[in-house]
Formats: sequence, structure tokens, C-alpha cells
Amino acid sequence: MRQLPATIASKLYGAAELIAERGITEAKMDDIAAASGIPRATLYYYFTGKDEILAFLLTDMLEAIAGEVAAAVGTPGTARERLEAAVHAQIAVMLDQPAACRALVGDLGRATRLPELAHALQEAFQRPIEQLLDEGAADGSLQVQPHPEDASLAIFGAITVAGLYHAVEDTRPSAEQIAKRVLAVLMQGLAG
Amino acid sequence: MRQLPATIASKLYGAAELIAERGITEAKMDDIAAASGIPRATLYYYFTGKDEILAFLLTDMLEAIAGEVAAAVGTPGTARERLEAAVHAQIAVMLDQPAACRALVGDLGRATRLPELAHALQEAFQRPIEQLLDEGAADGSLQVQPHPEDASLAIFGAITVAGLYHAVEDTRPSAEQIAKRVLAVLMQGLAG
DNA sequence: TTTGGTTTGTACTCAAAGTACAACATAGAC
DNA sequence: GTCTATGTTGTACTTTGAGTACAAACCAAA
Repeated sequence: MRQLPATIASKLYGAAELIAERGITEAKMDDIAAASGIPRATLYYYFTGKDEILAFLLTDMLEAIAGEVAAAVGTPGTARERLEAAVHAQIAVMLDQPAACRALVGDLGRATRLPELAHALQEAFQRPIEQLLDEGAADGSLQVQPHPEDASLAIFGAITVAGLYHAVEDTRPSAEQIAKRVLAVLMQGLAG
Repeated sequence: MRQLPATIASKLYGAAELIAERGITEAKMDDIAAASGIPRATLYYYFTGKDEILAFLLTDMLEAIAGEVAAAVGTPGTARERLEAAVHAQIAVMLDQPAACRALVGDLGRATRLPELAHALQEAFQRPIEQLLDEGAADGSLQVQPHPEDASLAIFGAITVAGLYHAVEDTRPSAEQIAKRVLAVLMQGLAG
């Protein structure tokens, strides 16, 4: 995939809705060209094929999430406050591009190989969160986690599924609402 | 899709690994036939196409999860104990068919329309869990949840992502291990 | 042994992904 | 200005594989 001009990148989001609606298989290259306003030949000039278009959307979103999460983690405050900020950040990014989210859940396997995704996720999300859990254990704002990898995975899952669900359904509460509710469960726990 | 003989259904799982590895697009109908030992023409006799094969794997797994979860929920004990049992049950089902899980995350959109999945999930998982949360609030074993829908979504997400992650990676702890760790976070919460 | 569903092989059609390539546009370099 | 690189796009072509058609064989039960 060639270095992508910003104009093209932004136009592509115009096709995300289409891909989300039909799935990448039913969204023909001609349709994507029409929906994005980028001629078919140009698409093939920049991308090796359909899958790479999806891959672009995915990495774009992962980078956005990674960036926002990193920013939130780098903020001053207790580990707990920063964790809350990170959760808000991820949900905000997802709800910012609901169509891309829907397109991606539907066709994840065509955007990336799953083990690579797992790896990218670790870098973008798990690692910073694990660090936060560590720091929280130190500053007392969070509990000590015997298995921080699994804890961060559970956190990521809770956020992501909640975000995706609200991106798929259109009954969309604000990002703040969702984050608040997910955090309520994650922070307080379920036990009575 | 015609009523499927058990012999065919079971053979299909033999193709799940292939589909997981290559993705449904790269797994050609001929390959699926070869991998499952079901002749191509027979596949087309029972299924309208590739997607329906995937749909079969999905509904099969959802039914298994729904069944096990329902059983766990129907058990005697406090709501909390039953919730823990339900979590164990879901993870056990997922790790029982890791290949099908991987195949499905990769190509969810070809197995079902996403809104329908959201709906099926509500029936199979969210509803029983919400009920459990209610009962837990009543018997004191679980906290009162102001937004049980979102709470059950977060629970589902935490479990599912943890399960999928371990199904994709091959560093597979036992279902019990995973369930225990996810539950530790969910029950105790993160706050210090 | 006949009838109706199941199972399977073979041959065919057709949509669309991807490729090839030429024409045109644009912008620095000289 | 004109030359040259690279970017942009239209058009025509190739190829792959999904799905279909259909007939032959196979059962199982009436």
C-alpha cells in the first residue's frame, strides 16, 4: 500500500457506511469507488485490493485508540483516574466512527490476520493498561492484580463489546454515558 | 438450509480449522469439501452457500452457550454462584471449539447480519444474566446495578474477549483458569 | 418394484476481483 | 517553456471460483 494522500484517506470513510451495511464481500469494488468518490483504478493504484482498504480503516482506528489511550495514560493524576480517562478515550474514538467499527467487526479477518491483531492490541492497549494497573497497585488507587494480562484483557473486552454494541444498534447513548456505566461495573465489581 | 444429519454436522467441524486459518474467502468451497470429507455437491444440497455453513457454526455455538448458561442459571445457589457458573460455562464452550471461534471472529459478518447477532446475544446471554443481576440484588450476593443491560454487556464482553484471545493465541490456560481470572476482576472490581 | 428423498460427479454460467496499459494531468527541475 | 517524474483515471482483458443444472446412482420404506 502506497503512502496515502490525506484527501483519499478522508474520502474512504465515506465508504465505511456502505461496507458496514453490506459487508466487504457484497460491497463491490465499483460500489466502494462510487461511495467514496475515488475511481476504481485509483483505488487499485493505492491498495493491492479490497482487503487492504479494510486494513487501512482498522490500523487507522487502532492508531487513533492507541494515541488517545497513550495520552490519557500520560496525564497527571492517580492511576485510577487515568484508567478512567483511557476508557473514556477508547469509547469516544469508537463512537466517533461507528460505521468503521461495524465494518470491522463484520470482516475482521479480511482486515488483518488475527494473531497480528492480537499482537497490535497488546501494544496499543494491553501494555499501557497493565502499566496503569501496576501503578495503581503502587499508589493504592487500584487493587493489586495477580494476572494483569488477563485483567487488561477483561477490561478491553468490556469496553470494546459495549462500544461495538452501541455502534451496531442505533440506540446510541453518549460516549460519556457508556464509559460511565462500564466503569461503574469494572471499578466497583459485581460482588455484593 | 435443510435439516442437517448429525454425521454431516460433525464432519463440518473438521473444516472449522481450515476456515479459521485462511478465512472464509480464501477457504474455497473445494477446500471445505476436502477438509470436511463432504462432497461439494452435498454441501450445496444442504446449504445455500458458504455463508450458511458459517451461520451453522455460529448458531450451533450460540445454542451451546445459551444452553449451558441457562443450565448454570437454573442451578440452586446464590445469584453470585450461579453467575460464576454461567461464566465458567461460556468459556468452557468457547475453548471446546477454538477453531470455530477463530473462524467466527474473523468472518462474523458473513455468518449473520450484525443486528440479528445483537438480538440473538440478548436472548442467549444478556437476558439471563440481567435476571441474575436482579436476583443477586435481591439476595444480597451481588450489587444493585442501575443499568443491568450495560452491566451484562460488559460482563459478556470481558468473558468473550478473554475467551477469544486465548482461542486465537495458543498459549491456552484451562477454561477454569481463564474463568477464575476474569471473574476475579469482575467480582472484586478494580478500585483499590 | 416403485416411488421419493438423498448423495454425488460433471459440466456450465457468470459475476467481479484484479491486471494491463495507455492517455492525460500536474508539478518541480532545468 | 519544455522535459520528466509521478500521480490519476478510463477501458478493456483475464481468471478464478461461487453457485447452478442435471443426471446417474443409491437407499429405504411402502
